[in-house]
Amino acid sequence: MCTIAHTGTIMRIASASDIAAIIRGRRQDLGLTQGEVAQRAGVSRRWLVNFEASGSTHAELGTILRVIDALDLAVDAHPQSGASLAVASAKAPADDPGTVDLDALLDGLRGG
Amino acid sequence: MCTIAHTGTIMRIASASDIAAIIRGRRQDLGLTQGEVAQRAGVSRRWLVNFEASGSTHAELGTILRVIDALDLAVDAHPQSGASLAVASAKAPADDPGTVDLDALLDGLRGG
DNA sequence: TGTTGATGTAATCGATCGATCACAACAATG
DNA sequence: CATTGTTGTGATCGATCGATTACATCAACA
Repeated sequence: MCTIAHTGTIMRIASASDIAAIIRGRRQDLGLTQGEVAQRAGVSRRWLVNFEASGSTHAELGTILRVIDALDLAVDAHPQSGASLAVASAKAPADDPGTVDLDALLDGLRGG
Repeated sequence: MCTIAHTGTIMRIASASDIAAIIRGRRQDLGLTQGEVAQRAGVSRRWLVNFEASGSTHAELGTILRVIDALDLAVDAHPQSGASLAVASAKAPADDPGTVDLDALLDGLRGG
């Protein structure tokens, strides 16, 4: 299968700012204006301007989902540590040292 | 390659309900209680109970992100339709033949 | 210079969030 | 039956959301 690999650009979402950057980058790649995307997504241009700029963590899920959809983006979730994800290998895991401990912690809680 | 397929647990996020299901499933896979996860994520158990049950689209991004993180989940975004709307023609206006009819494409996708 | 287009900004307003505390339902266990 | 643990619920409260409308800035262009 590996259909996912064909898309090419895969971006890790770890914070609101990440989503903001992804949205803005994607919009620009598509050559769309903020007004265009806002209308497509059914959100106010004001919101898009704000979110692209600051990526507020208080933004509502539904609003973001609509924009994601309007930009023809797909979002996937998967276990972070236990798996060696080749797709995300573009970025070195060294960026997230803390996640390793968390995994061990969770595992310990589970098995005892 | 398709190393990603080995995880077996890649879930597409297309709606708030999807996230709710992912969170609940992941939590149970980890053998954690709602209280455990809530405390880890720094959210109220009340919120987790509600969100797992209904997956409200009004949930705030930051809250969800904290839970996602507490559950050791990774989230990735990538272009959905495989359209090669490419960075190559990004600079060119809509007049450029190199650009895909994203407008029509998106409209079709959204409008149904 | 004047026009067009994209982007960023302000003030306000109804609606909803998420936190908190206590309790009820339910299962499992002794 | 009594206890323990997990989950779901109610009511309330401060804080924030997102929409709206109009204007300012900046760049491109004839």
